[in-house]
Amino acid sequence: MDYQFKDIEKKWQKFWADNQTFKAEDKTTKPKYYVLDMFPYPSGAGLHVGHPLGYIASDIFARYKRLKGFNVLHPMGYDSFGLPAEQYAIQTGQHPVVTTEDNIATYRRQLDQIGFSFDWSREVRTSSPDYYKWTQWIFMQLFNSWYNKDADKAESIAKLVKHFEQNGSAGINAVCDEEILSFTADAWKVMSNQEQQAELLKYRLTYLRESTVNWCAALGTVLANDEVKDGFSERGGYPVEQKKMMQWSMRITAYADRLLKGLDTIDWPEPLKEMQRNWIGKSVGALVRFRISDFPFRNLNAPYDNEPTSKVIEVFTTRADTIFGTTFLVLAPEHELVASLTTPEQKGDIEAYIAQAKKKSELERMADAKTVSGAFTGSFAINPVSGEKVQIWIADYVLAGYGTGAVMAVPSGDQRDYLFAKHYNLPIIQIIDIQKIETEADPTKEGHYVNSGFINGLTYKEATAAVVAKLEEIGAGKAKVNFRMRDAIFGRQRYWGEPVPVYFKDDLPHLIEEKDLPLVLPEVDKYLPTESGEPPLARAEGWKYKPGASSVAPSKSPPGGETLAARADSNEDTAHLTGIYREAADSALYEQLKDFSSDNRKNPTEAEDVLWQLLRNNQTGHKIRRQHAIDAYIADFVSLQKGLVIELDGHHHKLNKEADNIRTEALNHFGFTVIRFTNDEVLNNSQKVIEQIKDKLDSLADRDLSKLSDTFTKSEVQVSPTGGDLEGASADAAYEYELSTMPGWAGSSWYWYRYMDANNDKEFASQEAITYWKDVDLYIGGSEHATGHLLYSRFWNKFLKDLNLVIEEEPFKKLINQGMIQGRSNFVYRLIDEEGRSTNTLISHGLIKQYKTSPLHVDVNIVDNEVLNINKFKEWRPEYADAEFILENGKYICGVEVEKMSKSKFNVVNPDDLIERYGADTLRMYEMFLGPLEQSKPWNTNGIEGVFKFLRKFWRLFHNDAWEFSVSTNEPSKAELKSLHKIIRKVEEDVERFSFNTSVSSFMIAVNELTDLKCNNKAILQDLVVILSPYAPHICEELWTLLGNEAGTLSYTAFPKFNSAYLVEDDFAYPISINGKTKLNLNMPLSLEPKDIEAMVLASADVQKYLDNKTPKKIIVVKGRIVNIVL
RNA sequence: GCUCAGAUGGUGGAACUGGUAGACACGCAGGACUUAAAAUCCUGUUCCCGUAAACGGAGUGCGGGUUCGAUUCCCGCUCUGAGUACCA
Repeated sequence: MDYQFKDIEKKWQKFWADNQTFKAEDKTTKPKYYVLDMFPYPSGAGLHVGHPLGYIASDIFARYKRLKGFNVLHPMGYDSFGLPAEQYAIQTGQHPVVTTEDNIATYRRQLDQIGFSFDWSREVRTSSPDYYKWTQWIFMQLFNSWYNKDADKAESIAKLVKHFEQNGSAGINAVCDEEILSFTADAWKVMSNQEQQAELLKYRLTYLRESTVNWCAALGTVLANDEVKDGFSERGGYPVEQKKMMQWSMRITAYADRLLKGLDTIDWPEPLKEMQRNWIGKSVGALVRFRISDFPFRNLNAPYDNEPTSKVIEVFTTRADTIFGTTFLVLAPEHELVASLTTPEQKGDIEAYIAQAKKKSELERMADAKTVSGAFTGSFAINPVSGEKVQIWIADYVLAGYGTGAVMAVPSGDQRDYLFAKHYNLPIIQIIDIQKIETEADPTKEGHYVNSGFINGLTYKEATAAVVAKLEEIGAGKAKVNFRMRDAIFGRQRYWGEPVPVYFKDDLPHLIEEKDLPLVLPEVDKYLPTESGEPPLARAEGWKYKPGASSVAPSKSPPGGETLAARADSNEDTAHLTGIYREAADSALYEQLKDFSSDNRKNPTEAEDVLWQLLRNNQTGHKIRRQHAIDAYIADFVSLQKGLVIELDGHHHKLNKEADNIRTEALNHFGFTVIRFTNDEVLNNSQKVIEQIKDKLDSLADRDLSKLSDTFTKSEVQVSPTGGDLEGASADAAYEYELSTMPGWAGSSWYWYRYMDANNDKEFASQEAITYWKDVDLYIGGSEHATGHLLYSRFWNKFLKDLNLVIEEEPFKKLINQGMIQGRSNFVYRLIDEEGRSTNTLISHGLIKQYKTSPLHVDVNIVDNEVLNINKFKEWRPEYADAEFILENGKYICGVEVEKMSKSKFNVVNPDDLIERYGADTLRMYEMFLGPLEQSKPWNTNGIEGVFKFLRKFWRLFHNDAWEFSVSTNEPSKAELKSLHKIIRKVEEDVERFSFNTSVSSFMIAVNELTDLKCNNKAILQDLVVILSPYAPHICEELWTLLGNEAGTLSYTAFPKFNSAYLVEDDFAYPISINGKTKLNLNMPLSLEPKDIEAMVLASADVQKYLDNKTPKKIIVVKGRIVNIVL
């Protein structure tokens, strides 16, 4: 029978699925090999011909490794949370679960028909609760960890607390927020729990804090830096603005150095490593402190540490050696000291400049990079080493977000400073003897210093060390390493993502209990933000956290996040609590608190109800209100006159307890005394509780409201003025969850571990599985993930390693970027008439110079080798039905251009169509044949016939002229063995270096040779089947069974062993070249030594012809390679 | 601007450590089979000169260099693609 690819491919795909042929073993003595493809997002558009490229390569490699005796893990799954399904949900109302399910089904069907050897028993989906349970779990580990710089690893937060308890903050070298407190052990112990928690949040590896984020209003969410391109969202191209919001962040900066160093240990493409290096952006330099010179009563000899921070400007520089060349300082317009530095005379200038800078969008600022602009503040600073007085300017070329937001300008060495100095007539001082600064800055590090005080005459290295030493000596600075990389924002105001396993109590985040994982994504009525701008999860009804099934929540607290816009507390004493205490006096919050209060009143707990019956109607002699809002808190019961808050607590786990303490501290701050009772105390002995309350009330003096800050009084009056007097029914109260969801990269930052043990419901993966599989040996995917997925994955991996949960420091040992497959568009050219109107006449590409035409995209599927199929073209679009053509040589030739593959350009080639016409084996081989895997190239279907012909020719080796299966069992001939072993060696070499295109060529050569030899030898052909099977598995499985082998054994048979003996030649046709130009070939035995070869060459009459009677000056003989005669 | 990658026939590409440049495939041209087309098979196909062949010359983006010999190594430049950008 002729080669019937359709039947064969269907048959074997079914066989593999039914028999789970590619299931990786868990317990085996075989060495492991882990081949992974980058996690796909199942998009609705399905695969185009570019997508499977990497999958085919990895599949060939996986199949090859199985033949080489490895236990291969080759899994596939879906990164199935993401924006497209959610956008579709917003537009159509269809639940993202449904959309995702449909898309995955399409994806799976397309993958299956290409014949991949995935182990589908390990399929994972990030959007499945079984999976994201562990994503949430890892988040919890991050929350409970801090980074110890001395140990250079993450450690448990409990260890940090212990240290604080024993030694205070001394001796802690952590990666943390800038502003941390310094305290003794005793000071720590007397801190309120709230203060302690606030402090700890500055250390946690995932933390909540107000950050400047990329806010995309059109998408209604924040975006990660790598999701923003030139001020627009990467997906959709919507404008992105900078906005301050309360956000979850990941302290990836803790790992900056390890992420950088690790790059040297892994086998990744250099450009990709380079991208990560740039992204991390390490620069080694120094922090230098300049005193502001107009500070009254200033003692310039006083230690820097005694200066108030408002009177010192810190700059970061990578060239501390150039400090004597500093002729002015420049601050970013947003710098916090700008206002206080501006003198009255300069106020107008500065304000105008700031206003103008603010107006400029990110884009304009970038486009405008060449214009020099700035403004003088009127103030001066003192150079700490030279004592020189220099002007302080602001300019938008200094970025607020990098370093300290201020620079020491050295115009002789820095081109931007140079231009600025020229423009504003500021001095330029030469500081190195060989510096040439007539027309531009000279950043040289060669030569010796001049005009530079104590470093005069030194070299770069000496000077840098001397300056840093001096700075440290006088306290004016220190060596410092700066990173460009920022902590990664970890929240999205979106529905279709992992819920963050956090609830809020008294405005502080708390982890839910581990036993409550997974925190399942709730149902919502719409996938849009609420009217008040909260994320979609705020729409989920009754979605509240109830810690512990038996315990009862004492009160409801308002949610955190951006609705409680943090404002700095103006009160000096409490400045360190900024960010924890929130002012509650604004009207938006007032409405919310009022709602919550009345909610709580209507749904009291049993204990609350009992106590209320004893407190109401002045039974204690005092008026008690219940569920009354104070600041951002809602007190269970309160006497406003006495300033007493009575709180009821359930049985809580530790975290609740801590939060309660923080709440107490906050209420104390606002002038309230707090007493607490547990629900049990109230229920078991309410009389005793009442007596204690009475005693407390009697002991307290009336509150003096005049002493309280205006803000508070106002808010107290404003919030819930009649609170507490209403009666209500009962129901259980609970806490608000975090309402943002995790970003797209959360689920993909650890997924390769899940594949190791995909169905484990006890752990994210068992230690046993992790110990065996360790890491990914080969990872194939696109370079678009360079600064996103691949950086975050390395970060989480290192974190998991620090916790001893995994073994390897780096997750992906070897990585290959497959090139992009570009589209190849075809064009027809429409004639434009005299009046400039389009006509219905089309000009062939070769003739367009003679006419005025306009190009139109035409569907590449109706063009064959640039020749337009005119009939199909007429049918393609009704408006072309009666088109006329001006042809060349009777053909209409189309124009060609390489563009992105997209529907709008009519250049999309669908793998389904090609499989229908040629089969999966042909598609697999053709995609490899196209060129080197890493190289980007336009898709062109033209060559696919050649590959199909090759497979048919291969099939024919096993069949006689009547297409009947027929092989002989004779001894193979020498020539046949030579062909076979050539291909064995070639494929081994090629696969090991991922050069799949060249091995496809070699297969063609081998089959051509064996066809010429009329080879139908079973031994030869059976080995050939094994060698080819990674590339074209279906046809090989079929032939394998026809040769009499058991079905399904091909995938695990042994790769044929190469024997060099079959390739040994007796003779070699030496190329004889004269002066390096090959002139002829001369057949000589390989056993000949160079001397004999030389003699034979000179004796040859053919060679003599070329010598022209001259005596060769020299003869070079390379045995087995070449002879070169120099005349 | 900076960083990285790349440039070989009409096209995709091959040449692994400096050793016969253009393998393999597409396309094209010619031929066989056929009433014809498709399919299949055979031959040729880097360019230039030469009517064909033998033969001769040039040739791996451009200009130099090292070498007996360079697509490969070195220096300078041009162009293309990707990433990144007032990063101090």
